[in-house]
Amino acid sequence: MARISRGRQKIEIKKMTNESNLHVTFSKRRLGIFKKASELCTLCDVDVAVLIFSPGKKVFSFGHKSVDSVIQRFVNGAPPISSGPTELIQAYRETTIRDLNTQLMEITMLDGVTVELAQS
Amino acid sequence: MARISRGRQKIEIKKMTNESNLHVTFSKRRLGIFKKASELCTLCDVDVAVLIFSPGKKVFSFGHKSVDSVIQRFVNGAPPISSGPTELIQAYRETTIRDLNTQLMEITMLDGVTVELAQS
DNA sequence: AACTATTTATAAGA
DNA sequence: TTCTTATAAATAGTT
Repeated sequence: MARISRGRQKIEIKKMTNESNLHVTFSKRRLGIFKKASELCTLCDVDVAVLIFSPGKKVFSFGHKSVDSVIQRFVNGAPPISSGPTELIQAYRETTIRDLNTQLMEITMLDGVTVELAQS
Repeated sequence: MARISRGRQKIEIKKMTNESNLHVTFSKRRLGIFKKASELCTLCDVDVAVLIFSPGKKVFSFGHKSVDSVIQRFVNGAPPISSGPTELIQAYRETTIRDLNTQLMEITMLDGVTVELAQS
């Protein structure tokens, strides 16, 4: 019988114009990246944070241990020179992932932002 | 003639014990994730930040536009409740990716931290 | 959401 | 570490 599917086709890496396809691709690839990040965390015992802002400005994040702690270390590794580094880093440290989750959840309730947090 | 290679073999997703293999895998997969992130950015016109802390505590980051601006939006989307949110966010906003790059570069000089920043 | 053909990523090996 | 090869995994197009 005839081919059931042409299967995966090569695509050019440039902005997709078809909105419908774009959304499907976004969902699939977002999941793919989170999976890869998760695997890297486990295989190599490292911390990884992935932050993705979707076309609809929704936040999707994946974080090993916590997105917050990874961001903290990024900030700690590069303290701002001019804008009160100690205060900023200290204040930021006080924001735990639990707080972030709670706050993000609240925001979700308020204006339709969707959040995904994964621990691996 | 005999098989030249057994090719890719399936592996279990758990911490790798062979340090040498771990480093090779880390390098390959880090690049893979950055590529995927880059493609997602382009295909779907979204902002993505990937922060990876290697076993040696080196920071590798990929950021579309700038890691900083993405982190900013993450922070903005979830303002700390208790620790002076306005000040924190304002201070953080003032830290541009250029500053971060400069500072990270300085740190690199100081203690051997390696940084990779990619713009897509 | 599930399927399948194909492309892409990558574990081993050189 | 860089290249190759065989195979596993991801995913574009379809249903």
